[in-house]
Order: sequence, then structure tokens, then C-alpha cells
Amino acid sequence: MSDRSGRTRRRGDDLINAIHTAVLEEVVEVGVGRLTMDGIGKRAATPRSTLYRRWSDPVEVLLDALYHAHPVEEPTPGADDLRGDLIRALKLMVTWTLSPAGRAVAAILTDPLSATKMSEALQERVFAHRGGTFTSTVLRHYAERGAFPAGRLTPVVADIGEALVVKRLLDGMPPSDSDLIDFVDQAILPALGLSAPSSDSDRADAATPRPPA
Amino acid sequence: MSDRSGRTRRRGDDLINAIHTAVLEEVVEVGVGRLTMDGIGKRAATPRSTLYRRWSDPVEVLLDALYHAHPVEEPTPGADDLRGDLIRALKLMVTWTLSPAGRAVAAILTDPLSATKMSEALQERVFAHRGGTFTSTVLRHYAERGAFPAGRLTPVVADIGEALVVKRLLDGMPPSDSDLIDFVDQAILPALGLSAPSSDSDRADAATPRPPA
DNA sequence: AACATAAGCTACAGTCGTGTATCTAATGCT
DNA sequence: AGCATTAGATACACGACTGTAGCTTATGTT
Repeated sequence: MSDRSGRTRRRGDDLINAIHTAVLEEVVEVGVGRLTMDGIGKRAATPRSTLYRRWSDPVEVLLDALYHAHPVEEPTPGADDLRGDLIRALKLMVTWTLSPAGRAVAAILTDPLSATKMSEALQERVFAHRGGTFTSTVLRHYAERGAFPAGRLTPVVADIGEALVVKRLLDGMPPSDSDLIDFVDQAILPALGLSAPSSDSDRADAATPRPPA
Repeated sequence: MSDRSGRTRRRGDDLINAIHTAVLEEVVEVGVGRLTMDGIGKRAATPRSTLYRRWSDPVEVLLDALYHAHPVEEPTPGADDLRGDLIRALKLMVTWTLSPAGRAVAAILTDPLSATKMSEALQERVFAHRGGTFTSTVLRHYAERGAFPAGRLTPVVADIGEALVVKRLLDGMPPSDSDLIDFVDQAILPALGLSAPSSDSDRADAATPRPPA
């Protein structure tokens, strides 16, 4: 119902999707500050008038695109495998962050003039569904099951994984899978009072909780 | 040597400093993408011609300003106080990050078109002096003194503090002093195999690291 | 088949930033 | 005091983006 062949003119959702895709591409390429109706229109192969019929300026188009972007998969803690689930959660995050929508969010968050406009609704939709909730979904799950002392699950600890991912992205070097494993083994698990499975320097017996002093 | 009174016309370093200040202010206000020679010129109260005599485009002005910005204080590990020094290092980082230069660096790092241009020289000058070296200076110092197992000081662990700070800044909530204490107690020290001074809250009486098991 | 809707096309005046080119006059040096 | 520099003040043509407006015509509906 959206790609019947002989058509020469897009309408409704068809058109809007094309425009959404275009803004996302555009913002990744030129940044929020250089977004223009012209650029978006050219990329979507639609005249500016069509854009102005719906949105008042480029940032509005972008915000709308973000609002309609598919939310990321949520990490679903499954088996009895905290470490594995954490790694999977971070992997999800990296995947999303590297997607057009993820990059666009990063762009808008760091733009002084548009960061303001993205308040309320979007903040919620964009962040509630993924913002900082990649690892914390997992962590809460295992905290309830007593896999580690519940008191250890502070806001700071819930942020460690995401923070490390974000820092690497900012440094221009997206974390590889083995980086993610290191994040979990060397930062998150120790903060929970657990130790990593086994490694050369850090010879721990198993994934046994080691209570602090 | 730079503000003799009766003068009506700035020259040399005087002028250049004014321009540097102007770009930094401008970029914080409008973002890298909307930087213009016009805007910089107006803010510095200098005609565009003067700008073009020295730089070819707004981003060059910005890069030059960053290059000449005062580098941050380096954290100097002093007494035998790992925890205190870590907190101080993070405090230094936050201070710098909130300064015009810090904000400008953040802006340029996240701009798709200018991130490329800032390679080489600036990368080194800007990052060598602070990039990720706030806590790691401290950490290396204490690792050599055997305050914790040297093998614990991995690149990941050296990043934890900075990562958490960066994440909070991105979230629009610059970390308070007590946040920084939490970062150290709940994330960095555990990753080193150490535990925070007093467990329940943060009674910062004994700033002495306590070895684990 | 006729109609309402909305996309596509084109044109326009207006604004803003760009580079460049003059000209002037303030400043620092000798 | 005289001179070389170089900031400051225009002015200019050019291009990019902006909103808006008017027209044509594809599309889905009835």
C-alpha cells in the first residue's frame, strides 16, 4: 500500500516518510546548524512549498522525523545471564546510536539553538524508550532477583555503560564488541560488587558476587 | 601591555584576542553550523576584511581560538589521597568543560563538517592537555605507588570518570560536587578493586583508600 | 466521470552571508 | 617627524536560503 509502481507522485505517508528520511540523512551530513528547507527539499526531491505546507522550519521537520522514527528494541533480560544481557544491551545501544535516527538525536542534543525546542514530548519519547535505559532495564531485572546487592544499583552505576559508549562515540571510535565486553567486565560488574568470569591479570574464581569490605 | 587607555584602534595580539573571545562566545551561542564571518566580526566589532586577512572561513577562526586557548590546569596528584585526587581531577574537568573553550570543543567535536578539519595539531594540543587525561594522570601516579593492582588500570577504567561527566553534560545536567564523589566511590574505586570510605552514604571523613579483600 | 485534495512546478522579492577591493587614518618604529 | 603597517569603514556583485503565491495536474474518492 505504499509502493504501487506506475505512480509519479507521492502522497501522504509515502511522501512524509521520504521527507523524514531526507532530513535524517541531511542532518547527519551537514549538522543541525546547516539544515535548510532547500537542502531537505532537494534531497527528498520535493519542492519547498510542500515542506512549508507542513512545517515552519527545518528543525521542526527534524523533530517530526525523530518523533516518528522507530524506537529501538528494548533489551529483554532472558536467561540467568547478567553479563551476557549487559553486553547485549550495550550492543543494542551502539547499533541504535549509529543509525540515522541515533546520529540525528546526537546532533540535536548538542545544538545550542535546537536543544531547547526538543523538550517535553520528544524528550520523553526519545529518551524514555532508549536514552539511558539500555543497561538499566537489565540491571533492574537482576537486582530484583538478587544477583547482586540491590543497594549497588545507583543512578551512577546505571549510567556507566552508556557513558562509556557515549565517550567512545564522541572520540570518533565506536566501541567494538570486545570493547563492550571490557566495559561490562572492567567497569559495570566491579561496580556491582561482582567480578568478571576469568582473565589473565584478574583471576577471579567465577561470576560469584564478591561483597565489598 | 594590552589595554593602554586612550587607544581607539586595536592591533596585533590585542585584536586577535578579542576575535578569539568573540568566536568562542559565538559558537557557544549559535553552534558551529551557524558560525559566520559576519557574526564573529559583529561580536568582535571588527570588519570582515580584517578577519579575511587572517583566516579563510569561520571554522578556521574557531580552530585558531582553540589552539590559543589556555590549556587547563593539570591535576597534580599530591598527598597520599587517591580518592581526593580523583575527585579534584574530575572537578577540574567539569570546570574546563563549562568554560567557553570547553564548550567550543564540544561543539566542534559533534559537528560533522568541522570535526574532520580539527585533526592533527589540534587533536594533540587540545586532547593531550586534557582530553581523557584528567583522571588518568592521577591513576597512573597511584598505580606506580601500588595503591591498587596495576593490572586494574585499563583504558576502560581510565575512561570511567570522564565518561560519566560527559554523559551528564550531554544530558544537560552538569555534575555537582557530590555527583563527582559518587562517580569516584561508586564507579572508579570499585573498578580498581577498592571500596569507598564509608559504605552507606558518603561520609567523607576518611579519604584513605581501603584495599579490598 | 466528476470532484476535492494535495503534490509538483515556477517565479519572485527580500534577506543574509560571502569575498574582494578601495580608501582612511590610527599606531608603532626608527 | 616621517614612514611602513594594518585596523577600520565602506561599497559591490554574487549566491544561497527564505517565505509566499499562483498555477497545473496526478491521485483517490464518490
